[in-house]
Amino acid sequence: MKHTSSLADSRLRDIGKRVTSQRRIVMDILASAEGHLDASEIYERARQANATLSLATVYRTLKALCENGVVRQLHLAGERHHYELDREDRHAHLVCSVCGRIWEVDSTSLSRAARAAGREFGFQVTAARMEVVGVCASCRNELGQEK
Amino acid sequence: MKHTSSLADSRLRDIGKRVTSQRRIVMDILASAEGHLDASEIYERARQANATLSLATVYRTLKALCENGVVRQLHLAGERHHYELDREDRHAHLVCSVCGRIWEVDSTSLSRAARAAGREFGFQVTAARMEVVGVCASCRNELGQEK
DNA sequence: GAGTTAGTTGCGAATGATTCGCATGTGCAT
DNA sequence: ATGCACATGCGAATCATTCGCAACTAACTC
Ligand SMILES: [Mn+2]
Ligand SMILES: [Mn+2]
Ligand SMILES: [Zn+2]
Ligand SMILES: [Zn+2]
Repeated sequence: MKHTSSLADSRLRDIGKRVTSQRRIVMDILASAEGHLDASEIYERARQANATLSLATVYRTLKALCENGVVRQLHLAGERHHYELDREDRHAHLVCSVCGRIWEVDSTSLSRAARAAGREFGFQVTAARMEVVGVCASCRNELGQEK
Repeated sequence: MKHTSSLADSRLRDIGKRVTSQRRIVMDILASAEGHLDASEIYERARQANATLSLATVYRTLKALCENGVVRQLHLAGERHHYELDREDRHAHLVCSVCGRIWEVDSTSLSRAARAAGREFGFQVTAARMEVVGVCASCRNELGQEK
């Protein structure tokens, strides 16, 4: 059973990278994730598939994929970065500042506005990120009770 | 000449922090900066005013100010964080991925959209950040010549 | 104005995420 | 099948940020 995750394979070939089992594993994890994993979460899951896959390889893979537009690095909050496949749909992230959970919202209009803003500065927009921070409904409830 | 930067002083009192010369220095730097300094840039400038002010104090001051909404921490790109006074005007940041320079664009409409998106999730929006990444006009010119 | 004390600072050590160096392993073009 | 540039694993190195603790000091009290 030569697990030929053709999705990952072709993406790797497209960007001129060799197809290795490690890269396949990392990409499959990103593809099947609900989204927004950080490096060590990816690492943990990856080890279930290959117990010797190293953290350095996770980072190297993520970097290569980011540099080639396959993956997006998110700077949501805190120290560690999160990663997601660069899907085509524009979306912003809602970050709950209490529990840290993350929601995605469509943002076609936001990115349209971003592009317009960029044009005004002679800026060639390649990416528009938006992070909305707040308190989610359930955390607001709990906070209310404590008080 | 007791340099009584009343602006910084009252802000500090408002948030229940003691007024120290170190905090005044850091806040004055942020106030007079064109914007978006990282911790070590603040540190360097601070040392011109007080040669023994420590980097730890810079970080501690920034953290206290962030926690009290006086300063905003930006996650623009790369490893280090940038800081700016939490001015009232909503603005997004245009980050040139080549030279790293940063422009600010007004974003009232963006933040209105953010708030709407949040409402849809029962989210109480406390902050909306947007980062637009691209290539600035001058970098685009230089890239063109190299090729 | 001196006394008291909790909040601050400086300094160096500790952390924790991310990156490197290098010896070993392996895709893949021929 | 062979060769070699590219990848990986492992541990050490970086680098931003945080801590621990002893020495200060702002601000409150008399
Ligand atoms: Mn960040
Ligand atoms: Mn700004
Ligand atoms: Zn929450
Ligand atoms: Zn530029």
